Amino acid sequence: MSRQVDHDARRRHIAAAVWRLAASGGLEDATIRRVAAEAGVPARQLQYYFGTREDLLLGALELLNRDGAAEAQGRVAALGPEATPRDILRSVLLEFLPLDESRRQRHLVYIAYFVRFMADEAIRDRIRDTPPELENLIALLLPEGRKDEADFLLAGTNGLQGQVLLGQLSAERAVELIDRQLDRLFTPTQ
Amino acid sequence: MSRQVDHDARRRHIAAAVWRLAASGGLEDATIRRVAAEAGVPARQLQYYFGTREDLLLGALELLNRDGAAEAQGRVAALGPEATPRDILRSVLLEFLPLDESRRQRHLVYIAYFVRFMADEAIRDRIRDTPPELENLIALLLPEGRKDEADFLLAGTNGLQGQVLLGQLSAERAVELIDRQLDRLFTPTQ
DNA sequence: ACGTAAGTGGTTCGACCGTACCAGAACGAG
DNA sequence: CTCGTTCTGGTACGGTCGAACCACTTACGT
Repeated sequence: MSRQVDHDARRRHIAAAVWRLAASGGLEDATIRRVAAEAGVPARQLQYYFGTREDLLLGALELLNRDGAAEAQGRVAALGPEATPRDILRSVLLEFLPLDESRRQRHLVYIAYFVRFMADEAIRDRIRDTPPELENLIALLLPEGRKDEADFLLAGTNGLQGQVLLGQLSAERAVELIDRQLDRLFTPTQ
Repeated sequence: MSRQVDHDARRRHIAAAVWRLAASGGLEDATIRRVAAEAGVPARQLQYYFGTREDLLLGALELLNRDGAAEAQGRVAALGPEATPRDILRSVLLEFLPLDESRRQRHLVYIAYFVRFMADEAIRDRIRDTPPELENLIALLLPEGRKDEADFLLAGTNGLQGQVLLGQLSAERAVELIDRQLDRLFTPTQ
């Protein structure tokens, strides 16, 4: 019934253009015409594959989430079966730092969406989706499951993300700070 | 030479309209016409007092920074002369949490500017200005001046800010988490 | 073979954008 | 008083926006 075009690939190609524009100039730069030019396709195609501009922005965010989750799971899985809880936890936390261009761009795009859709319930839920389960996972990985430390550890990582993006902090220093916290938390209490 | 109009008050009145719009819908909602309507003044007045839209956004950010610094200093000063280092540190950290509508709006506006002006050197420096000295202040207030803990404490507070804004975390819980960290850091090490 | 649905490209429309422009009103200086 | 500066309000212009529209091609089901 369908032509031989790969719809998912097409949508992803367009979404990637949205990401680039949103990361460099905010959501307001992601107009239909500009996205089309960035992707190198006629503007009409965005209408066909996404509908309105609102749908386009939502769809691009959806794909970004999916990509991010897959990338993160891949990196954690790459640790191998004999990884310690500390190794896994470290890997999970580092996922929030802009350690490569992919993660850097993803975090910038999230920030671009942040304010715009704070009022929009649908999007707020979509952004909020992950963390609650994430905090529990972190607490599980910590010795003695200290919930307070787990929550603050996640918050600290998120804060480091912002500082690295702003150039206030080097990525190396952020990783070092996380490692120092892990040192402390995985050291048997007195 | 000048009329009896208070230019600063006028600029502040307009800037406040920019903040409200930027906080609720992002920078793209802060168009000249919309800001004028929100402030209840003719659009022409924004041109007169700020110039171009770019100047308007920059000016509004400038005023926001000034207000924020004054508010923060006031709250710290209100602690009185017999405040302990821990009291002062707690007050400084809490300044970053959206504990009232004023701080909540200010943080939202910062986020709205974040991506848009990441590429713009002038603005990036203006946002980046405060923290370096702030980290040193925090380290000074900590017993034994532990730089790593000071940096992570600030990062954690920034992270909590984002989570509270997103509704992932209650303000009370955020304050509690900070207090737990302060408990730990102000407890003599074994 | 042919019809039908999927997909494409280009254009058009009304709305809003930022900013320049133009009188004229209000007030202090001479 | 009156001249000139400061300040105000309204409007006009060129441009871009999102979205609707229409003519067209393509390839599959039958």
